[in-house]
Amino acid sequence: MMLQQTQVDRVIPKYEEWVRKFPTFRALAKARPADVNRTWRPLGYNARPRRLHAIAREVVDRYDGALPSDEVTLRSFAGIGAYTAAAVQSFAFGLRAPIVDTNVARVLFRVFIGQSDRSSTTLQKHLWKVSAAVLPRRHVFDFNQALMDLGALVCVARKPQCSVCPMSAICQTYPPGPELKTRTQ
DNA sequence: GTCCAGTAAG
DNA sequence: CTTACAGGAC
Repeated sequence: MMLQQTQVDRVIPKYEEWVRKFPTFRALAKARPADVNRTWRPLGYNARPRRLHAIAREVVDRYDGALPSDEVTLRSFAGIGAYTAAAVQSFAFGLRAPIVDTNVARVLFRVFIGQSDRSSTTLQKHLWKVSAAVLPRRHVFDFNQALMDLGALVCVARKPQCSVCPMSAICQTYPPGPELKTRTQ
């Protein structure tokens, strides 16, 4: 939840501090709201600590302190949407769940689509299908992580590094136009 | 001003 | 469908 719309580099130190202070759902459930909100600062989007606190309490009250892994239950928590539910399934539980975050959406769009409006609801739905279609049977954790890393490190928003990208040969956006001033052609 | 491991509400 | 939400980096 810290990673929702927040850069990884900014999350890591706060995440370390957070899990040191609230190592379990029970510990977080017991904490005072003021303490929870203060510990979150200055990550922003302050509905997130409030919702995470509520999730911890519900996990303790209704699920014996263990987060369920099924999508329906995960999505039933306020603050867990399509991406976070899939990320928890894939990264926390090792389940075969496709993911679409800002990185994956950009990579799949550029590689397989290339044109049309990137923000339309129809396209977003389609990208989830593409993500599911390219997902291998095994090594799902590594595959999803690699897809995100490709978007975060190579196929970045502003200056994609196409010269080192393994997808350039089949990429629908390659070669990139001048609007994507590539760093290395 | 845009973008960032989104989500809920209008 | 669009917008609010935090805050920091480029």
